[in-house]
Amino acid sequence: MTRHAAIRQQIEGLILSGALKPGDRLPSEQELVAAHGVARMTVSRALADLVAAGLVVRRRKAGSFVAAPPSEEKLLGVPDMREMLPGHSHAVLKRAVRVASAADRARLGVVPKGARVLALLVRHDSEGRAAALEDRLISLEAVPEAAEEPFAALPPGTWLLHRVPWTEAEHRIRAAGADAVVASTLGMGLEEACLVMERRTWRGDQPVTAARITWPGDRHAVTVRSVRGPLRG
Amino acid sequence: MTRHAAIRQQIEGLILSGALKPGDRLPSEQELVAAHGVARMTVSRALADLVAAGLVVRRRKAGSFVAAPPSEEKLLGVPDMREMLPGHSHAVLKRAVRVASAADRARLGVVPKGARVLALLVRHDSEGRAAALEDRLISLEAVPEAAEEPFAALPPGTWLLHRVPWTEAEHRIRAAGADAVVASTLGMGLEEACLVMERRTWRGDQPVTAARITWPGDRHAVTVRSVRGPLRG
DNA sequence: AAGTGGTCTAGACCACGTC
DNA sequence: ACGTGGTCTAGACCACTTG
Repeated sequence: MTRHAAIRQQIEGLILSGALKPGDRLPSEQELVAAHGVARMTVSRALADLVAAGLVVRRRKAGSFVAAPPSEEKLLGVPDMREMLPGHSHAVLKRAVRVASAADRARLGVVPKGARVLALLVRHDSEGRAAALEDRLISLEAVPEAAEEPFAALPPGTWLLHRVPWTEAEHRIRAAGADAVVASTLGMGLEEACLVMERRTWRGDQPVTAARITWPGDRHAVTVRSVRGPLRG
Repeated sequence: MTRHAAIRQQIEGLILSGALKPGDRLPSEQELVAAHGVARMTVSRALADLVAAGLVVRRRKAGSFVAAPPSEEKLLGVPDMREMLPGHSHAVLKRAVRVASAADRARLGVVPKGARVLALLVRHDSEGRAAALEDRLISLEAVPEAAEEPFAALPPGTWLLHRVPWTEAEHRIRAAGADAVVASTLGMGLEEACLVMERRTWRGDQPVTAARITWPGDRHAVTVRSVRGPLRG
């Protein structure tokens, strides 16, 4: 392993484990140089890699800081729900703490038997009109404090990002006909085409949350734009 | 502008304009050092940035080469159609060269009036079963040689990548009910939920192609996996 | 065997933004 | 004003892999 990779990995570990939280300041280059006994360019390279990975933000004179994790949607390269929906608001329709059923365990992935989960049903509105239905499971093994959170101010996806440093995420996008719950909540016909986004996030091997967000097919599209060449944006 | 950015931009221009084609060899670091009158680390930084942007591949002893562009699907972080579909094959159902209609021009973006386009309808099969329907327009202004291509060996998306160095791409994913053509080609019921992926690519300001690929909603999902921390993969 | 990229050093000057 | 990151230099040694 190269020296810059070793330094990078050490800091990476502190961030992904949660020991360093978003906004925390890292040692300065000079301090890292002294601590590791390497040249400044070597430390610089390690930090540059962390910036490229989106884990660190650097500001002159101020220092290097742990970056705020991107929203679940930004992961996909997609704009946020809150930017995408003008006049966004949300309402928690259902909320239950329960011991994970077999179906819950299948959705989340490997969860110990007897583990408790929080199940949420949230409607997202845009300018007063129902825009999407979110059906989410949160593992209380991974995020025990979610049990007492009302999710009044922040929707669960946003709220979670501020608590749990996830390390892995998976998105699945598919189409499906509206079932009875979706049809009545979103005001559409049974079996009408819907876009379904399923998201799962992990921290290491531990499942954190699984969300299924359903959009009316004719009112919503996921858009991703890519530019070749420029490094950022 | 910094020196490494200037060097990077010059090479970038040669690649994106098509002056340097995939597989072409770039000057060695030593040659670039001599040409630009800078230190080797500066050239190295420029090339490292190009590698990070996916434009260049470097191999020891061999040299630096223009990278092969990723498939249209890889852009999204999604596996290729040909990897995803076991026993993939395709069939060109329709093929027409015509002067761009108003609808064609709207789909492609800004195309001069009177410009000719190639319109294709392609069925993709997996192990003999219809898996997706591709409806594609290709601007013959951008890719004149497409007019004589039969698309027998390679499907149009793959074929195009080997000819045209695109600079920008946009994906839209939505759900829609199956229309008559889709339903009969893919063997599904009218109005059944489908996943529709619309792709457009440009080279500079010039539209190259617009594709709409329709999948049966219950048989297909787009999956994207993200890992936080590690730089690549 | 030789040429390539990969890494590292120990300096230096500069630009910027916070203090 | 000062400490920070950003860039750059002119060397060096090494690992790899191809011709």
